[in-house]
Amino acid sequence: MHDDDIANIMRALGHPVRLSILRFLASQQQRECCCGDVTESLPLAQSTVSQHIKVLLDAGLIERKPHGTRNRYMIRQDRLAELGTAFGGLIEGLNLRAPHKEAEPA
Amino acid sequence: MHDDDIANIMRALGHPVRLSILRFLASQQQRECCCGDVTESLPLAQSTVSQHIKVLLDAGLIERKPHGTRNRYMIRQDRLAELGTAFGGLIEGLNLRAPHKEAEPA
DNA sequence: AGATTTGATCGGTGAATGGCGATGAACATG
DNA sequence: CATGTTCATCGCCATTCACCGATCAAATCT
Repeated sequence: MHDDDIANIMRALGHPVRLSILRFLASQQQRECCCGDVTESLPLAQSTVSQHIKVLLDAGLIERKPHGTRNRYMIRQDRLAELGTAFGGLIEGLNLRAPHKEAEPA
Repeated sequence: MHDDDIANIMRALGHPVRLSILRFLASQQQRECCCGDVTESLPLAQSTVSQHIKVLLDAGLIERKPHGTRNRYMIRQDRLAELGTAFGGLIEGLNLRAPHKEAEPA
């Protein structure tokens, strides 16, 4: 993953409402979970929620599955794992690069 | 760490320039590393870089240490570790709450 | 003291973001 | 076909962001 991608995803995660949406989806994942459900769980207008959902979609963090007149959303676990790896790599890379001592015991 | 804090840090990380700055600091950590150095490593004006640095400062990701007429910056490893933990928890929490083994109710 | 260097901050500008209500497409159902 | 649902999208507006040049305070060096 490139820095731009990481930054993109981070920005998508950089809003409390979007975190709430993800958490809500996670808690409901087994069931149907449409935009209306998410909207009900938040003090925001439907259009606003839809907009946030779009951001998460564009970041590839969730997935849309049309289902009749409503859309079912679910978290993309694969991407989440990918992100976890990338983020771990980022943190790792930000660690002290040149150990001024012996490396920590493995 | 609450969602607001996480979102805050995510937003700070949600810009490629800020990632670059962090990486640069990481690569230079043992040496002196002032705003000018960072600016030289980027195609941006000094004021812009200073702004980005401020964002990272406010997010608690870096630390400023005045040193003569210049300021030395360094990554806050403690906060980085903290963030790693919080992020891991976030990903964990976003995982399927119910095991997808087989005990999956309809 | 005067000159120089560093870098944070100010003011301004254009783009992006976050919020809303309204509209309209797509689908189900009477 | 008509009606009702769902929800993505479209203005619209206020706020924030990203960038810049200019300025100014503080520390350092003649």
